Amino acid sequence: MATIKDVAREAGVSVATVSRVLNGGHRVRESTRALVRRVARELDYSPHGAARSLITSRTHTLGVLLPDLYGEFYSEVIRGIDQRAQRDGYHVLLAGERPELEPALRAMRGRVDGLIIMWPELNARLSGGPLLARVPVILLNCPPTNLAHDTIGIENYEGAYAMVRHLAGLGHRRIAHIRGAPHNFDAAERLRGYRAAVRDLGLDSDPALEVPGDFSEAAGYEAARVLLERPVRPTAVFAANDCMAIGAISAFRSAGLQVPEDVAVGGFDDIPMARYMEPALTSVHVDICALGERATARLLDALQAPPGRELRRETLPTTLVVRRSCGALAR
Amino acid sequence: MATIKDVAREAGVSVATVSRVLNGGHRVRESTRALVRRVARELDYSPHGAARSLITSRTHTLGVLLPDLYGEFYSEVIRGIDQRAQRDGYHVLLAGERPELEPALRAMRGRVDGLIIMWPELNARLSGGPLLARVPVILLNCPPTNLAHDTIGIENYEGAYAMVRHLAGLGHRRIAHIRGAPHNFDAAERLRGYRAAVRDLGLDSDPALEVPGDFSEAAGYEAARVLLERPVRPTAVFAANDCMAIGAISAFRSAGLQVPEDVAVGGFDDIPMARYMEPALTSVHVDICALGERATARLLDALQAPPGRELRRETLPTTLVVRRSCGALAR
DNA sequence: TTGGTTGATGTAAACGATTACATAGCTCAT
DNA sequence: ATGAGCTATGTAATCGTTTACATCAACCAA
Repeated sequence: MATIKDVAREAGVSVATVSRVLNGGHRVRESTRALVRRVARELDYSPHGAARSLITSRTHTLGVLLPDLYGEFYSEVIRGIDQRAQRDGYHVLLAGERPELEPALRAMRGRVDGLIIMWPELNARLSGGPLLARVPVILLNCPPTNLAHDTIGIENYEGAYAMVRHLAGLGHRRIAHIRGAPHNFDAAERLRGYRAAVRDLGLDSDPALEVPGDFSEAAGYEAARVLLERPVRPTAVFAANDCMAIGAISAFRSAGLQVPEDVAVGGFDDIPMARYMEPALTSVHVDICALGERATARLLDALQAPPGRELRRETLPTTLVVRRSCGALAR
Repeated sequence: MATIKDVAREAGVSVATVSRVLNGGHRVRESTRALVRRVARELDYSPHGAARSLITSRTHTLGVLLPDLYGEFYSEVIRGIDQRAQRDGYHVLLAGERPELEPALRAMRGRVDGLIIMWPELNARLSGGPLLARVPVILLNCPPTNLAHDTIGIENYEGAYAMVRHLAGLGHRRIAHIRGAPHNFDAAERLRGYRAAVRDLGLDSDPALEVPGDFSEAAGYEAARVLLERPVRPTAVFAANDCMAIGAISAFRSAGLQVPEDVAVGGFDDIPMARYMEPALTSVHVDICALGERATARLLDALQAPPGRELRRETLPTTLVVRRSCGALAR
């Protein structure tokens, strides 16, 4: 592997000149510049990343820490991140499904210029200690608590509210909610939106209508079974995400109920599968790829900016996507 | 950020001793070792990755180059790779959707110890030039041509053959095939399997039964329309992947045909969505996550091994998953 | 001529680790 | 007592860059 020294020797100049040509390019004679360029190409030289980032203390790499790599949600986030990072010539160092936050961060230390972290359980208690203080960090879908970091998320509250309002508009007064994972920020916000809509619209308000879940398909199935055993059944169900909605639908179906005729169902996230199901799933659409892009843009921004800038909170809009599962559309 | 020097000064020893304690740990007095460990923890020291890899010429990072980051296939591959890499303490540097191979490789040079490349168009002509010669490389789902690299893929031929045999077993004699993208190795292999089965089983062999496609849903839709206009319609369709099968089903449906009653449909890949569709899609299952894991295991292996080892070709088995869309199962 | 200015290039000191080698103290057989 | 052999530790070179500073030639105004 050719180094800068090889290029310098071959071109008969000093390493400083080579470096100047290949970088800024200030103050070099045109003929020298051409010579160095040619030699560099001939030797197929490319600078050693580690050496460069040692001296410049810039890695040109963004760390991405996700709770999980499974499912379409994460793949879309990553796609958005990669797209945006590429545009600015940054690399993406990916880590998913780490048992703990701290060791994962520690392992990335010194290898990245900034971090995008999605860690739903993130709260003040396990904020990553002093590790996070040293590089710019963007938090994705994390509670905007007192953490000293930029935050970006989606309009969970508004989306949930819109879904419940839509179901109410179809005549439903008894709408159940299958909750997301406990201690999860998105789940809490969606629940808040559900409750607010129930209150504002004067719908049946009954603690028995809120059943716990954890975002998994199995949990959706189980929750639906619980709802079926209630003395008075809900006429509509709003699941905190699409996976649980899918589980719930299959539970209803095996209990002999028709969706949407006997019970209407709505989900959240609008994963690609939602439109291919039978019945197609009414959901709250989130542009996940854009979420990743936006987070990356913000991080790149923070890398330029002076360190003492103010915190920014941002939420991306959500839109209701009406399909057959809620009963609004004819077959 | 504390460096090794800070730790050395604080502990009253030399940097060499600190390094020895934190790495091999050979030849250090127990009391010294404890002291250094304590100081390092107090200062929240962690070694600087760039500095380390400069001297050791090891980055402990694996580069992953994918043609695209869209869809469940890639997210599963990545998951498998990350899982395996994590086990050995390796990082994953991800790049997707690069316009060209060479610049992408060049950008990664010196940042990774090895590469996992999935580049379906890869052939001798654009083999990445001398760039690939310098680090161990594992090729994923690439044609095992004369390239001097390890290869890992899936049993496309066998899977396609099994699908056609299954459809033939259900009584179909006129089975169409919607082809994958041109110049794509997987597509070519699946086509080969289809043709072999048609020949071996003595089914209707007609060039008009093979329609082009490109793995996209839209292409599947279009291909189905083409098939519908043929004077003699096929009774079954085998699409080269699930996306196209989905597109084809929706084309059949809007033409008033029932699947599987009027036409049977089979796909390839068994993406998660396949089982949730209506009708659920018969497909050829591929353990994509395992593919990623296996590729990573092989790469890590190659990093240890002496450089002059022989090339290895490997294909992971595929299994037929029978669901409703082929007509074998009752409603 | 002289000295200042300018532009092109070279010299060498970082950056933060690893590691071959040197050194110094200690034990122990002779 | 002496030196060989060991262990624990320190010294310093090294990895491949960037960059502040030094140098040096050329030019020009006084």
